[in-house]
Amino acid sequence: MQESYEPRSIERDAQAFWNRAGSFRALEDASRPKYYCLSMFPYPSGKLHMGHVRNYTIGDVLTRYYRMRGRNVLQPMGWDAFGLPAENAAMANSVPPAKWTYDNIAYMKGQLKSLGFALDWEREIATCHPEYYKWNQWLFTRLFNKGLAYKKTGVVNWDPVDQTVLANEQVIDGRGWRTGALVEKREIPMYFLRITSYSEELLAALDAMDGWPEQVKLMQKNWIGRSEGVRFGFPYEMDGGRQILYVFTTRADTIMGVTFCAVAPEHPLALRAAQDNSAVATFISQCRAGGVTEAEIAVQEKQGVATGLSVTHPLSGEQVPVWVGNYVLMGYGDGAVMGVPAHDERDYAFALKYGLPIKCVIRHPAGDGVPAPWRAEYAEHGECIHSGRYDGLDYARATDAIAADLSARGLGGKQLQWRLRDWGISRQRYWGCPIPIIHCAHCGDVPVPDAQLPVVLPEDLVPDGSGNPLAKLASFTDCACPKCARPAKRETDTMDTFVDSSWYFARYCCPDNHRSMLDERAQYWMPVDQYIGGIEHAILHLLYSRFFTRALRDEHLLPGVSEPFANLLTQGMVLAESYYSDAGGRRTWINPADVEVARDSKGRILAAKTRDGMDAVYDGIGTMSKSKNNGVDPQALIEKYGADTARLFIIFASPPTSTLEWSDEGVEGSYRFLKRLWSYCARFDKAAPSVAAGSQKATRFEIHAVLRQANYDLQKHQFNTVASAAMKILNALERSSGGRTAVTEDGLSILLRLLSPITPHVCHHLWRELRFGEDVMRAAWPEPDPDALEQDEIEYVVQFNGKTRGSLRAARSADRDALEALLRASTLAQKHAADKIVKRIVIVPGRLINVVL
RNA sequence: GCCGGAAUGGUGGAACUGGUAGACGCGCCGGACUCAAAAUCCGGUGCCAGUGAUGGCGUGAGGGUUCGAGUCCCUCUUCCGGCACCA
Repeated sequence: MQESYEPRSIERDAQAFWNRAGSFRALEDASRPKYYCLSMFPYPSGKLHMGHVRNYTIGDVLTRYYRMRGRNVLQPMGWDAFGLPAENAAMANSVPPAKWTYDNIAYMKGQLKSLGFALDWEREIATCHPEYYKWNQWLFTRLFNKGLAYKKTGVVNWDPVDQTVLANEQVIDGRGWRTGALVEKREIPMYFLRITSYSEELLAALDAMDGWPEQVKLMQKNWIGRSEGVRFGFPYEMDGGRQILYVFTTRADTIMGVTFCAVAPEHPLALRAAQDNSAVATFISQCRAGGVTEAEIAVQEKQGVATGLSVTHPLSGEQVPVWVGNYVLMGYGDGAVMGVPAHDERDYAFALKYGLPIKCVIRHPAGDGVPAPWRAEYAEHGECIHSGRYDGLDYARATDAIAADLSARGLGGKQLQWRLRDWGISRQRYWGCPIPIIHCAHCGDVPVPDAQLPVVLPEDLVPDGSGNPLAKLASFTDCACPKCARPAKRETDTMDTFVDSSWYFARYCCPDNHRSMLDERAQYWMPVDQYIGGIEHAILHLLYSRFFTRALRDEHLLPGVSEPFANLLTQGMVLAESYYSDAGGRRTWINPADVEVARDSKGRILAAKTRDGMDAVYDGIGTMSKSKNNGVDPQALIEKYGADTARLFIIFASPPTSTLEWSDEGVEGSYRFLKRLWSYCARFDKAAPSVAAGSQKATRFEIHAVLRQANYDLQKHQFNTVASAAMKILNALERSSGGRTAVTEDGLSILLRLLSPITPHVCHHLWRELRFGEDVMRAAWPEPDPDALEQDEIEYVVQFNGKTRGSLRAARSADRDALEALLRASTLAQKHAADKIVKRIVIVPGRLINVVL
């Protein structure tokens, strides 16, 4: 065989072999256990970045491993092809988003192929193809007819200069990214999907999802946010009628401590108060400034204004002033809260700021009063005090009694409350799936009939930043009402791209079916056995997909399937430093590769400059993203070292679930290993068979022990130590002076199979070259031989008072008495315990002896 | 702010259910080969003291449980992810 390792040619040859053999085509086969392995599909942003390489290598390792374990494997790939970056690129380069997207797909597909991933390309999909998004539209009309899709108003970021809606990402420090104008909140009509009708099920099912990380399930649980509490009303008179201000609380036991109520700025009562009170009107309009994200609202200073109105406490009958508070969210509960400053930190701060009374009604661990400053104990449960007939009751009994009394007055009672909100899917953007609705002046919102689907998105438009170009395109908007045939207008909003990605995993099963969304092949493959993707999708994408799978189930498209992903592996983010420059009044992000950095002795960044000497601002370390221009392109790595080295290096760098701060220092080590493997095999190929020498038993033990550990690590998905294991086996083989023996032959065959999922090209080649077989992919996965793992002697760690002082070899069969006798006779005992009293000897069988003095 | 994570040598990371901390790499130091360099190979490498055998210290910080803690418990710090229109 050839003397030197030449990745370029062997990778080309291996890929050609797989192509010819159709190695990665997946066919339904009821006789074999299936393994549907899916990595989250990429957004075609231009080039792959290291996060992609990591994600797809992890998936590829798993599929190649399970294929060798006898599973019928499906691993497809496609493109999350709609989205904002295409519109931004279109504006920057005057190219239609469609062209930009298709060009990117072509380039990135080439990159994926060059990495040798075992993908079934015949199932490729792109969400921007009408054949795909037709089914988004079709399903939407089903949900619309069922009432699971509906229209209401939602709040968006509004750029008053460009007269357009901005994504949260496009709002920087409260200003529009292009215009610099202060962003306002604005309410507009939009379509929502009723995910909340599945709240209970989405929450309850989490408990049985053993294949998901606890961490992700916990995040989803908190996100869905089921809380048991009391919803009740404060009656008031307004405009000559009796009205009720409803609030929800999980602390009904503190109801006698209410000293004010606060409503959201958008609350009807706030709007009514504003009519007569200019201070309220001014405050409400101030609240319109700023972004819409919960994070922004949560960190802003708590502010409020008195409405001058008051409501009646439902139990005490006292008058309670109503305030408008910028921290009250209209989207949660009734958009109003009761204010109990003594036992809620936020209310406490609010009351101190505005001089509202504070009334302590709970005996908490820190006493009967709530002197400033705020202490966490004030919010703890305790028995009621200063609460009239509820005095002395604990949390549960007070809540029951109060709920009962409210109920008797017809003013409320216990209620379940959810944090989860319905999913607003309307986007005022061009590059997305058109929402299939026709607005008719006579018939209202009419869903597009099946025969007219898909509503095709024209692909030749170029957005200019001033709103959706579809809205200006008469050939798109003008249509006939499907019901009454009179002239009507087509909806121009498009769908949130999360809709596209909420069911793509099912479409991979039958991408060629143009007659229905899903068919019986989805029954065969679904659910996905292993889903792999970034931890950043822990909530939204994964929750929406769980919701959609249930919606599909209930449309009889996926009978019996409720959960889309049986097992979930959340890979850690690949992080990189990011730098920007604000030169010229506009923020431009500079690729880290183009920045030169000065650091202090601890590695902290002192100054950064671009290659052409411009000052750059360090913006911390964070996820690789198109918008921050800090993606590291793997192409240079692949070209210099080959795909196998790139794959090995990213796998070896850290366990899949850890975040990884990108650095390609050390990539040489992976390349060196593959070269070393190659040259070992070349020597092995030439060596004459010989008989095993004496040391061979130890080599065999070592190799099989490493294999045992590697197989265990594979189950844990800890692939970095599997790569280590391969290195250890090669080290053992090289150390073994036995040449070509049964032991080294066995060891090498284990090594090539163990490594083949990670570096498939080189292993494919060596497997054939050394005549182990035709195709390593079809070889059986190696298992350790129990005989090889037998040991006659065990090394015991010896500790005195928990400090390790040495070790002791003992027969495998030695019992406690024998070990103690050995220990007493040892020099270790004489040295460390000579004239001391032994209080106790702790023996961990097979491992350790600890002498307590 | 709220929810979820993470922190181990100069560096990426390893350590089975609480049992020899630093596997396997990178870097660095020394050596071999070479006219020389690259590549390759061999040896060393947590920190401090000591010529040395050895001893002390050591897993973000501070407490605790235990014969024994990187691992379990409490408090804190810093960093990362998410927060519903980035994907």
